[in-house]
Amino acid sequence: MKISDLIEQYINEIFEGSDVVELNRSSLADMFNCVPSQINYVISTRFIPELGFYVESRRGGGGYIKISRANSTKQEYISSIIQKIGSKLSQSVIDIYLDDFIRYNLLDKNTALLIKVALSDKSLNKVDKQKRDEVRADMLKNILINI
Amino acid sequence: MKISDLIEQYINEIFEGSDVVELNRSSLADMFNCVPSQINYVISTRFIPELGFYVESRRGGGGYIKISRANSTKQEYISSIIQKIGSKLSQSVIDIYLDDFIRYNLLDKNTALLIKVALSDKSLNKVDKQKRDEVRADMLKNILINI
DNA sequence: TGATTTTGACTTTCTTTGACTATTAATATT
DNA sequence: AATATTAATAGTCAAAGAAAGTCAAAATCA
Repeated sequence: MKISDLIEQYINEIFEGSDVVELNRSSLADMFNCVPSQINYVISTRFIPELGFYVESRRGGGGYIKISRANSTKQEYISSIIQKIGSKLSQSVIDIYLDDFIRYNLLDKNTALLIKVALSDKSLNKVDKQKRDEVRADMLKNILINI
Repeated sequence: MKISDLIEQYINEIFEGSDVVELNRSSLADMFNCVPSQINYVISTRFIPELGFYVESRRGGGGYIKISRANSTKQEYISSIIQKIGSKLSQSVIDIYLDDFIRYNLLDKNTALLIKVALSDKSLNKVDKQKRDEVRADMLKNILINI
């Protein structure tokens, strides 16, 4: 098995326990007896946004590479909601969804409030009234996909 | 965790109680087993004016470093941005703003991403193209007001 | 042969350290 | 009382150290 696959496998094993993995690039490279840049290669080819991964890093002393992934149960829940959302969403229905999201820990309160504000009539003032609910539906779906 | 982070954390803990922190540089350095100038490093990289901190100091016997946080500054920063935002905002200009917000710790990356998605052309698909930039401006202002 | 993987030299960013400088307060001297 | 000296602080700046990023050449695989 090639080394990139082994590294990928190793990272995925750490993911078993949580949705965040923090790596030290050079130790990992040592561990697999490869050059550090191979870690970048693995990350950039396997832990990509399209697969629900998000990567942050920092250089310098105490540097790190942090990979987060969209939790899979969350992922399922999100897709089910996206299915349910039709082509229109009123402000009040959105509020109900948002409360649910908070209850299920999909969002924290601040984020929920932010979405509420973003999708409010006030924000959508310039949009024709008849179209607002459609825009809201599109926006919420898009947001959910990217959470 | 690296030493600068520990020092930052310690100072932030003192801030829990009040809006002013008075430090003795060398004792702090002793406490964290580092050279005194590291305290300056921490202050100059983390307790910066952009984030609403104001630093005073005095040398000589009984010298000190005093950090105050201006609660209003973040708010002032937000208001100044709201002023600056005109009636239209393109997707690309929004990206610049969001980067600034992340840099100034006004938003974390996920929240910024969420806003980006919410205000994207994809979300605003049903809105007339000519109107999208206006809607974006309204939305961002509303979001900022409610942060 | 074309795509993927491996390697490594070079770059960039952030942190730590320490030598040297500047300022202030306290104390001693005139 | 005014002035000089000493001690106690803090500030500055650049070098060294500790990561991670980039990019393209070389190697390997299908």
